[in-house]
Amino acid sequence: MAKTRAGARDRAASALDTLHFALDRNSPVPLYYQLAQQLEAAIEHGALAPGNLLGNEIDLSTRLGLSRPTVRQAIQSLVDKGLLVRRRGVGTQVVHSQVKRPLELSSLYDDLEAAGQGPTTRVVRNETVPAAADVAAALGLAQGAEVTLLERLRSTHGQPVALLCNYLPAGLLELDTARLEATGLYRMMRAAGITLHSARQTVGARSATAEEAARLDEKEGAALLTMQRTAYDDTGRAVEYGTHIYRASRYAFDFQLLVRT
Amino acid sequence: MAKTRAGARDRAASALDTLHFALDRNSPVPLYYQLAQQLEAAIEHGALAPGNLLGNEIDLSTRLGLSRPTVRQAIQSLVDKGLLVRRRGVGTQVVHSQVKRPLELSSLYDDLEAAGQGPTTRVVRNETVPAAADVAAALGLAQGAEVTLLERLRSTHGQPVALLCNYLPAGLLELDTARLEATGLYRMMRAAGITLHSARQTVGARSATAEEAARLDEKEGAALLTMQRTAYDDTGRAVEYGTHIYRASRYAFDFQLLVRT
DNA sequence: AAGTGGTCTAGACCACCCG
DNA sequence: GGGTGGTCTAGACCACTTA
Repeated sequence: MAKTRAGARDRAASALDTLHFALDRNSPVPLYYQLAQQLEAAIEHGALAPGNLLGNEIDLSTRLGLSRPTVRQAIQSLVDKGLLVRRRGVGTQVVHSQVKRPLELSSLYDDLEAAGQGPTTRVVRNETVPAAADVAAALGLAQGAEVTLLERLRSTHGQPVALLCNYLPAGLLELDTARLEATGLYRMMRAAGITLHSARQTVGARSATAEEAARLDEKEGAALLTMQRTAYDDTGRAVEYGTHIYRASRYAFDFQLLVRT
Repeated sequence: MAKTRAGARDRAASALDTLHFALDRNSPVPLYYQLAQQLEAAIEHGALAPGNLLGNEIDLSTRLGLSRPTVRQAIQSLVDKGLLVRRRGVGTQVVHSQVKRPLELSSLYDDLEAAGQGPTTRVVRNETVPAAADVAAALGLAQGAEVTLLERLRSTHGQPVALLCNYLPAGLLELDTARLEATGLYRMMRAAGITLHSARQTVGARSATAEEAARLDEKEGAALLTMQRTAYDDTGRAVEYGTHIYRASRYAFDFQLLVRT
């Protein structure tokens, strides 16, 4: 009974039929990326509801004037983000709610996005010191080599949340204290041309020592979250090592993970 | 000065030249996947050392008798895994050590791989109960709906490490206690045809209550790691909610993350 | 049997990096 | 300017799901 425009095959209606996408072939932005962004936006604001089928890739590609591989590339990027699910013989569906907005790995995300309105960061120490054994091992340097020591106190709403202690190979980066407090460490590294590639983190817990308690406004023996991280750039060079402590009463790591199949 | 076989262009030697790959076109395993596996193995055992260039994709594809997109698909999968880095105008390199063996997100990994030699798991409770408010909210059920409550004590070397408390929608799965102890929860879910898609985790810390301390062989007030997780299948349905506590003195979450560019 | 995604091919042109 | 990866096309056949 469905009325379809001439030449269109009779098929189940797809929510995509009513959407139109604006693809600019003169843009430097790749076509697959333009499509992916617009699909993501449509999912984001509900034009494509959870469970909706996207309609088959062939139709979609002819309607958009793209080749199928290009459309597939766009869809695949959203599958990788966890927004879509493909089933052979069935179709491609918008994933059922919940998952959206895959909060990035916190802590790193936190650092990357620092300098938002909420949290403020005060640089307590910013100096060059010889590397202790653990620092040297983590950064792949000789013991005693010069490293930049960075100690920062992060607060929200005027209350301390975390004490961040970072080590970087000396000379890797110009670490201006004022810019650090305004911009965040990772953004400065990115601006300096360092492309982060991977990081390794260990999250644990222990009781606060008297000194830690005093600095974080906690009681001695209070539970603290601890995190150690070594970050590498895309050449495999260790560019940062950090040992951080968080007030467990005011902070938790919250993250989403996708199960690779 | 380099002697090359007839017809080969004169170019920088690639470590790949001396390797040969066995591709079986009759195998049900996709060609790109066969190639990816063999490349990964070569990196793994050092035939391709960190920093080595892979040589350009065109040569590689002709040498292997594959099309360039197929070779690209293989390489891309290893880039996604963090084993290779591509640079336009330069080439594709093996990432400099360190990173290898991207330990999966622990905890989930831990559960997935449970039933290894080390850890043993004892099921303490396995029964059907009405869902409390927080459990109902996490699983997307009505309050009071029937859920399966699973309580397990995990130990290594005869020492308790964690107390795991899981809730699943009733009837989702046959949860035989003996199999649970031998196989692990996630493996049983997979065997039952449930394909995990994503999970959301929160990791925090707090001090042990007297009861928790007694069950985990800790002192009251000792620091504990806490983890809550909700897992979803690929239809977006919540299939598991868990609140877990770990002895901080014997356990830490250790994971690696790749920075998406 | 029909429809879907999964894989694969053989080309093409462009943007970027380097010497 | 020469080499690299990045993008894109227009087909093809296969495997799986559903009815």
